[in-house]
Amino acid sequence: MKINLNKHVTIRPDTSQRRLLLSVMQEAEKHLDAKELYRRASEKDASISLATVYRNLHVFKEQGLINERHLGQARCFYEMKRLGEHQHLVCESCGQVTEFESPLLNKLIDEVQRKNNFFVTKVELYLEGYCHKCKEGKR
Amino acid sequence: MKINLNKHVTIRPDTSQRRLLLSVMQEAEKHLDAKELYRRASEKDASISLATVYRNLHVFKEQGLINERHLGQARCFYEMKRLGEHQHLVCESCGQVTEFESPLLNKLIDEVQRKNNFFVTKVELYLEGYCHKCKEGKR
DNA sequence: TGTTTGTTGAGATTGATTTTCATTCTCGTC
DNA sequence: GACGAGAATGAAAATCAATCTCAACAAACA
Repeated sequence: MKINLNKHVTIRPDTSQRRLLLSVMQEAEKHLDAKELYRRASEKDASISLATVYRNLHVFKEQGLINERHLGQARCFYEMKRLGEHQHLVCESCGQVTEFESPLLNKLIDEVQRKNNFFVTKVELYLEGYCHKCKEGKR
Repeated sequence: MKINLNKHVTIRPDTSQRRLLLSVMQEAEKHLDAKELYRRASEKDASISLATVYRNLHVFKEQGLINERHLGQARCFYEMKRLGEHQHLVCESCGQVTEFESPLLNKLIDEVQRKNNFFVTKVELYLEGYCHKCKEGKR
């Protein structure tokens, strides 16, 4: 038995915990941290262990199913890989996270790859500042 | 007594630990993490404490003397602020860290600020992949 | 000099993540 | 359907970076 994801990816061995974790990740409207993933998975299978969550996050990451992001905090956030790559904009004040994308980023990466003779496999652009609401409060 | 840095910045209160930590940071050829800073500072003052290192990293950061970076790891790295802002390119295979800068990044940030009505105060672009040496070994 | 305020070292604490270990499960082969 | 090797699991302990507590001490300033 295999689990199919996007008609392309299979996870092996297939275990009920993996299936559960992936389905929680897929239902999630945004990135989760390990603890939140654990909390949501526990609702459906109370016996799942936090260690299993961490172990499988590594597995999924290695398989390229999910992205790991560092959003300012020490802890990591995870999200299913989607078609359009996106980056994050985090408000220092209210913590709101906005996603954005820009074709300029690809141009930039092309340039960097050429200039440095480097092959880029992972991109993380993290912008922090003040969202339009919090901008008003300030200065 | 004040400590002068770049003829502009002063740290107050001025303590021997702060002076030591800043001088280690300035002598460092590249970013350090808290532990490495602690190790180097300990060589000159064996009694300095790790808590002091962390406390002062926060102080220096608040004063705008240093930058805090997340280089793929959970832990943070710190470096003195320099004139040209730069970003990092990290080789997955050998761990080598290369700095780069690109005017495209500023263009991108302008665009993001405009489109999202956001005020950006901190930029961190992190690229991971394979350097020219390790690229050969692979595929 | 005396007082107030901020800083320090040492060690305990936190919170996230990883590892260990005994047990259980998956899955290709019989 | 049973078998067995190797992989995955839960629970608890261990690790690791970072933070906090607190008594002792140093800096700033009157």
